[in-house]
Amino acid sequence: MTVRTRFAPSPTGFLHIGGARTALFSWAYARKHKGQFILRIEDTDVARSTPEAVEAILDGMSWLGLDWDEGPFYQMQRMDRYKEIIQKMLAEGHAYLCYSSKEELDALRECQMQEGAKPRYDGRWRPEEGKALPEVPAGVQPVVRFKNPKTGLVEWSDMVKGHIAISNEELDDLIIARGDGTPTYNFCVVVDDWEMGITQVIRGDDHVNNTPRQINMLKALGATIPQYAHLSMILGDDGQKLSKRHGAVSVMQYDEDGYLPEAVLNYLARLGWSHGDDEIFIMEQFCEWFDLDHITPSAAQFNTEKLNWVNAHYIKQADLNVLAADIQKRLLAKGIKTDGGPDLNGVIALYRDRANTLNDLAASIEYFYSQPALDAAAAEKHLTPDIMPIMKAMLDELTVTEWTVEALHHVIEQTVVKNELKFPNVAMPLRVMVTGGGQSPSVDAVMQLLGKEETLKRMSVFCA
RNA sequence: GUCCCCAUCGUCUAGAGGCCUAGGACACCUCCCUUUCACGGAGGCGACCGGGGUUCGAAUCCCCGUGGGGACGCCA
Repeated sequence: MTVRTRFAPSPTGFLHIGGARTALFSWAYARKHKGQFILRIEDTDVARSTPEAVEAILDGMSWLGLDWDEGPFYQMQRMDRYKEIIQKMLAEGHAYLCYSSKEELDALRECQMQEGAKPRYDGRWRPEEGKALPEVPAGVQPVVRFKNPKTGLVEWSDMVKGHIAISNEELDDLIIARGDGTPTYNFCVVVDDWEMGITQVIRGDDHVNNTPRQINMLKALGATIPQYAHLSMILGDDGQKLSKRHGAVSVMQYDEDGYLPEAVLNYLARLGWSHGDDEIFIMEQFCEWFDLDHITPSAAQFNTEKLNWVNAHYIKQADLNVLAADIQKRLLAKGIKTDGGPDLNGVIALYRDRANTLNDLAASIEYFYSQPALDAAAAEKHLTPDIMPIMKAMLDELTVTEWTVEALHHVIEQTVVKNELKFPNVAMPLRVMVTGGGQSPSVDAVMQLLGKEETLKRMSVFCA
């Protein structure tokens, strides 16, 4: 049987890191098994779903490069089908109408909580042999409830967590259609996973408790039960649960912060999944290696420092032209034009090894395209009165020097020798004059890229 | 409260009874490289939650405890 997996987000917000990993694993599983990956938008919560959120999720998916074979399907567009099946379940006695009001149910829940019992529907409208149902109240739109088996065990072998068994006595009769007739999540999922032929349901850990109910409904419908794989959650950098209020950010934020999608993907892949000691792998390799057997059942804490390391790795590997286009865009956003300035590819080639993020990289080369700010501490330390005459002499020399790294290096070296100094005694003041600070790659390489005119101009300011 | 799940270095993890004096990666520390800062290279620090079993032998299997998380919606 061909593998068919799905990613089924609800459009109530952006695609965050947890959702992205779920999508990645579902996608990879389908790719690995040469199956299909389906995107389904679960938008049955009309009050909270927005078209902007759908957009945001689609943007996130495409930034990561997670492509789908079918969809996106929208559950709101499948209403007629759900209602049809609800009618069928009603007719077959798998579901029934319930006229209990929300207030009534709230009171019931509260009462049960106080008694220390698990809050659940007590089945007051559940038709039973020889049982008298309450009188139907006037003007109440009934909900439809699924008639869950009262006894027995629901069990499945979770592909991540292993064997799980839950007693039907723990389950109540859940609502499958609201008072206004719209179906609810647990029901739509069941119908869709069934009719879309999903073979492996790979989803978040928070759905474990829904699984036995869904299996029961699947059984009532005579559907085949898919395999389930429940992924544990991702905790924030501080070990706390991620929520809209705390730490959960859109994957697009990582783009903005200067992370490469391949780095985010690689990092996410290693969060909860492993392949021996391997840390770095491109997606093609990941799809080949990926399997559900090596997923950890326990929660994982997000670690930005490791993401930085992975990102730095991909910055070192990236195609120079692609990198340059990205950096150009980032600098332009800060009002800095690179056109007509020093060779951007050359500058990036010299600086890429020292950056964790694209934003770091962009910031580190700003001074090639705009006037650097002077680091006062560095200036005080290196631009000492006794070195200034020497620097001035070197400036004169540089005016007639061929502008190659080798020639520049030679001039610095000669200055060092002539004055009986050490290399840093000359290189550091020079570095401060040219870059404004005390840290940069080899100063001769920097000068070469910066260009003769601009270099001499910057030195002159100090050697006047 | 009830049910479900989880538990190896600070973090991500390897580990399917002997290969484990527990391996790798990030971070941290030291040294080397060096034109400063990085990069890179070489070392180092650092963990099987506790208690009982099972077994010749347990990080690995079982039980209990403890700790963490999740779920208990006319949300998904």
